[in-house]
Amino acid sequence: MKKRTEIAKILKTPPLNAEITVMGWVRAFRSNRFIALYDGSSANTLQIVVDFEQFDEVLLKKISFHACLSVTGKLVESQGAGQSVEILAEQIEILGESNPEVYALQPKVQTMEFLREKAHFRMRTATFSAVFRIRHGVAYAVHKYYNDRGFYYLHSPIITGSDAEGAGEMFQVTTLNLDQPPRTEDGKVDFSQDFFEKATNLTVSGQLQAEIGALALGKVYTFGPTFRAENSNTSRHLAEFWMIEPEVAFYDIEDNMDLAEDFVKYLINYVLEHYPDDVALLDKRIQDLEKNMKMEDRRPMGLLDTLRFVIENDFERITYTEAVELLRNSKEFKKKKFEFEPEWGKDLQAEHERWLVEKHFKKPVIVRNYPKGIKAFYMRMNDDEQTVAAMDVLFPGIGEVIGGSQREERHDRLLQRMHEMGIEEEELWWYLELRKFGGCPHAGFGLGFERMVQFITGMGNIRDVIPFPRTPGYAEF
RNA sequence: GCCUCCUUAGCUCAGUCGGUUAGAGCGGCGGACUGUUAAUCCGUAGGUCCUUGGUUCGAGCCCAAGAGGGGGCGCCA
Repeated sequence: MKKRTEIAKILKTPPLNAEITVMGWVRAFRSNRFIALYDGSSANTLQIVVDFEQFDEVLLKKISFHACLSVTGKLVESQGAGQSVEILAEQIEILGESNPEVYALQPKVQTMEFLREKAHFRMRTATFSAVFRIRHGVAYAVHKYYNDRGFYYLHSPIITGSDAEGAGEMFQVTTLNLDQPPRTEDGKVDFSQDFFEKATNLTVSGQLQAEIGALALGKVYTFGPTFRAENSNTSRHLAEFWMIEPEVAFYDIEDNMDLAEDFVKYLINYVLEHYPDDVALLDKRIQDLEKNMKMEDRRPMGLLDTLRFVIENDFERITYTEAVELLRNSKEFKKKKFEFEPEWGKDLQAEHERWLVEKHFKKPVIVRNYPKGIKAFYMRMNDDEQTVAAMDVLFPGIGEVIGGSQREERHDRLLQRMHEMGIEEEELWWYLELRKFGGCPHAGFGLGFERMVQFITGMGNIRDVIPFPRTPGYAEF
């Protein structure tokens, strides 16, 4: 294959007057003379200038939307206003035709819903290519952040033998014949004949295994796919999503909050620093979209301003009890604007979280010390015996981005909570033994990777920040 | 799982009170155009009005069921 130069490289340090080859897909062919070529390396296209008298008419006809080309020519300073450099085409080869009469995409604005059904083509569009470049950037930044701070990347299992991880409905994993599964004497499915000789599921969280790592390596994080068989139909939920779960020995809930805030700000900052063109493109996309919207439906700030604002300001930190008081003293509550009454002991509703984040504080909020009754068994009991050392990081637009806690390290207290919540000891014998032998205070949290990407890209639906979304009733591609 | 809205040309949508031949913009196609930037200009084709059943002299429009999609809620990340 001929050596090609990537567009990102050309734009960064233009090899002026050199003869180079570029390969990519056609975004536009204007005025019978100008091709906007895109190759994935950059949010920007490279302009190819064609003298149509030098090329065969049949070849020129094939330069259609999203056709794949190889172009060789001299790189020169552009005479036009929209770009700094351009290639004067000397050779054009059609690597892949794209018949516009039958091709699914069109050179025009198309809806996210439509493009979602064309997931095999949507990455070629300006918006989705920007989203997926940024998605990569965030993933890389996750590893860089933890590596630079002495954390170890721990691979938690995808197939799990315990169904007590407590984070939601699970997908079953089996090699048994579902038409005629073997039965035990009392008529139940006999999982002892299954591949693992027991019932297994896809993981809903790597946290419990991460705790094993933390109590040996000190600072670890997991970053892997997570599966929840919840019938959740929202723009913030996926059945298959990626989660980052740091777990740290000798951390309490305060340290945990500090880590969460610093981590999230780092990710945003990394993207702003390394993907400014993509962020600018997405920022402009939202502005264009909102031009036709009523003022009250528009975002209070543009994407870029929102991201900068989050980095530059401290997150608000309040307790659950304070949150409930604020909500009950709000004029919205007094005017009965809330559908649900904010009441101590009940979980905060989405409308309550939105009020705190978007109306009251107007910035990310960390709520901590929730009532024990609404949180998981492993969260550490506070001295008041009523609340646990849990924390949620709430973001504008998407709500909960992070959920975490200081873990209950006291064996007797953990056992007691497990009994209260009906969790079998045998199921988590190893988790209990961690508390018996060399246990210590520790804490961690889970960050929803797609929710983070959603926030950074400003995409409205989580299905548009993962290449191939899995949701109830949908597993295409 | 619950609530709600939507489904008309390739895409985005309009379609009045139930009435003759269902419209627009964009996209496509044909042509023009050698400095365009969502290019522009002229011309042109393109319809299972989501499906099934019903009401009616007559249904894109009314009713019922189903399918697909969006938004909201719950569950959470």
